This record gives sequence, structure tokens and C-alpha cells, in this order.
Amino acid sequence: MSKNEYSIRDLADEFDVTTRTLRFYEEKGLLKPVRDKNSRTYSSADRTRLRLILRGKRLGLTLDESHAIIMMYDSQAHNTEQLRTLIAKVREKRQQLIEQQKDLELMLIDLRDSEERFLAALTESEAKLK
Amino acid sequence: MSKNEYSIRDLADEFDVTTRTLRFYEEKGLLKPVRDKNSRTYSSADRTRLRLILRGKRLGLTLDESHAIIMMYDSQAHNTEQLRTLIAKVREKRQQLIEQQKDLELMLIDLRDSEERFLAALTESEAKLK
DNA sequence: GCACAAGTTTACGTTGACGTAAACGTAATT
DNA sequence: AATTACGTTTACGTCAACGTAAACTTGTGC
Repeated sequence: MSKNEYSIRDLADEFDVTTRTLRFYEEKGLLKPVRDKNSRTYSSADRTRLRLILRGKRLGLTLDESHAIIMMYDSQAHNTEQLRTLIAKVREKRQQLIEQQKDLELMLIDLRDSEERFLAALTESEAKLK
Repeated sequence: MSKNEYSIRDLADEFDVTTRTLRFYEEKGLLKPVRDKNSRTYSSADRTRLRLILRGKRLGLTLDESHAIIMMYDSQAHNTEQLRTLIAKVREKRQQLIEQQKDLELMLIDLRDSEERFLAALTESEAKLK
């Protein structure tokens, strides 16, 4: 069974963030470590949330956006109405990411093209050196 | 032949940004419109750069990062040494984007999974209503 | 028992990416 | 000639996401 309690340093080291960042995320309501008056103890749920937050950041999401996604995951929707709006939100977010995926594809194509051009220019340039 | 001169309002409207934003990008060296003392005239090259910048933003790139990419594209590398370092930069950026692509895939999987769960909960919930 | 390493809170500072307001020029319309 | 619409510069304001410094508490080794 994998460990399910972490100190602030454990997480800071594992995810290469500062302790300040972890406290900041807590202040923002993104993490909820248990407080023993002089230290924080993070659960594996906190660890998972942190992983999601940082992944979100790498994709350019704001903390608020990641927060919204996490709350969707953690949601305990009971009635059908709540479930419907929740599903709608999930679909909207997915659609946004799919759009982003297209942008990413385009930028990768551009980069592939330019790499090719520079490679061609390079062989050309080397040829001149006989 | 498509138009190749644009006013600040043309571009602002087309890309749904404010004129302030366009002036800010100019100040940062990202756009270089011709100045006729009382107005800016943007070329189609400026328009292309703006498109790249905004695409970069949607992917979470900073203006500096987009700037770097644009300079790579516009680069007039002559000797083999310049070409080599340029190719290296392009490859590095590509690799970063490929990593981002993986993150995006993971987040999409998570969202698909949660959508499925909520859909299951919804049919469950509806069943109870007989 | 005392240094010291690692934790804590409080609070001001910083950077990026613009927003916003003031104060003004220019060109077209009325 | 005056209003209106759009442009300009200068400069301070703002918000997110932390950085950083100060001042303090709490186990831990020697």
C-alpha cells in the first residue's frame, strides 16, 4: 500500500514546488491538509489534486480553472438536475481542450515545417563548403 | 490577392483583442507596424505574427515564448553554425509541445472517465424515479 | 540546555499582461 | 465651426501567482 500521508516537504520535493506554493494553494482552497497546529499533513487526495493543478498549469489553465475541474471530480451530485449541469460542464471543458489540441497540432506542424526548411538550408550550406 | 494592409481596428476586430493589446505587443517588439505619425499600418506579416501570438496564448505560452518562436521562423540564419543552433531550438520547442500533448491527452481521459461516471449516476438516479 | 533545522504566520514585493483614464491630434460629418 | 469618431502618448492601476523577508514556534542531536 502506498503511503498516504505527506509532509509539506515531501510534496514540495516530489513535485518540485516551494512550500510557499503549497501554502498558497491551501489559502486558495485547492489543498486541504490536516492541521496539527504546527504542521500540515497532506493526504493522498491532496497529492492527487496537486498533480492535477500542476498538469493544468502546464496546459495554461489558471488555478481557478483547475479548481473548477477538481470540484467537478470531487462533486457529490445527488439529484438528476445537479448531475445534468455537471455533465454539461464536463463536456464544455472537454470541448475547450479539444480546441486546444487542434491549436497544438497546428503549432507542431509549423515547427516541423520550419525544422525541415532549416535542415534543407543546412545541407545546402554544407554543400557550398565542398 | 488578399489584403495586406490593416489598420489597428481591422486587426483588433478580426482577432477580438483591444487596440491597447496591439500597442502593447508592438512595445514588446512582437509587432512592427509602419508608423505614419498618426496611425499604424500593419502588414500581413504582422497579422500572421498576431495569429501565432494568440495561438501561443491559448496554449499557455508567454509572450516571450511566442516571441522566441516567431524569431525562429523569421530567422535569416546564414552560416551552418547558426542553422545548427536554430534547429536545436526548434526541436526543443517541439519536444516541449509533445510533452504538453501528453498532458492534454491525460486530462481528456480523466474528463471522459468522469463524464461516463456521471452519466451512469444519472441513469441510476433516473431509474429510482421509476 | 542550546544550537539549529524545519515548520509557522504576516505582510509587503514582483512580474506579466494588459485595463483604464487623462489629455491631446486628425479627419470626416453635420 | 463644432461635434463625433478614431487615433495617439503617458502613466498609473490591477490581478494572478507566487517570491521574499521578518519574526516566531517546535521537535531533534549533541
